[in-house]
Amino acid sequence: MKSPLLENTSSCNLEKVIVELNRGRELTNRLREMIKKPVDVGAEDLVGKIMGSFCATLSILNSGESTEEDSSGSSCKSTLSLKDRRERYKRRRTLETNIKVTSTLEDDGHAWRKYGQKQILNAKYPRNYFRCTHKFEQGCQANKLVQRIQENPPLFRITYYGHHTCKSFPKVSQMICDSPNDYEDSNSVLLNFNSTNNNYNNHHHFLDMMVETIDFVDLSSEF
DNA sequence: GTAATTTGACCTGG
DNA sequence: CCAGGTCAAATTAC
Repeated sequence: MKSPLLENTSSCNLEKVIVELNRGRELTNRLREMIKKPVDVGAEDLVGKIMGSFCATLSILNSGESTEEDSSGSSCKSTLSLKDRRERYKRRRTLETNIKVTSTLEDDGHAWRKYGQKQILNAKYPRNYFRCTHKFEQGCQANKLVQRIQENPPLFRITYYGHHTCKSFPKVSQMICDSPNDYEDSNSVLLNFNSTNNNYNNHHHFLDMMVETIDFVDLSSEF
C-alpha cells in the first residue's frame, strides 16, 4: 500500500526522505512539548527547522517523481485509456486544506490558472476553481477555490489544497512550504483543518496531524 | 502568434 | 439521480 510518490522514489532518495521525516517528527514532538508550556522560548527557531525538513523532503520526492514521469511517455492525452481518464476526475479527498476568508483578492505570491467556475446550490455566487500554473511543467499539485460570500463589503472564502512543489517563489517571505501562517494578513482569517478558531487549540491540532501524517509512513520498514 | 479565461459538457461520489 | 469538481473547445487578452 505504498503511495505513487514513494513508488517513484529511488531507494537512495527514499533513505533521505525517511531521514528527513524522522527528523521532522522529532522536531514536531519537541515543538508540541514546548507549546504546552507557557513560555514558547525557541519555538520560532524550531518551526524554521521543521519547515526546512519538510521542504527538503518534498524536494526529494518531487525530483524522484519527475524523472519517472519523463520515461513513462504516457502523458499524451489522446492515448489515455478510459481508466486513466477516470482517474483524472477523482475528487480531492479530505486532504490538507487551508481556508482563508478575506475581503480582498490580493496576489498570494503564486501563479494561478483558472480552470473552472461552478454555480453552487444555495450559494449566491459561483465558485471559481484554480490550479497552479506550473501543474504540468513541474507537476505542482497546488489548487485553490475561491467563492464570494457577500457583495458589500466584498468577502471571499479561499480554500487552498495540495502543496506547491513548483520552483517559482516570487515572494521569499511565503516560500516555506505553504505553511498555514503564510496566508495570514491583517484583514483575513485563516482556519486550519476544519478545527475551531481557537489559536491555541489549532496549534495542537496542527502538530498532532503532522505527527500522525509522518507516522502514517512506515518509518521502520526498509531499514 | 501564444497564453489565459470562459463556459458547457463530462465524470464521480454520495 | 444530482451536486460539485474537472476537462477542453471556443473565445478573449496580450
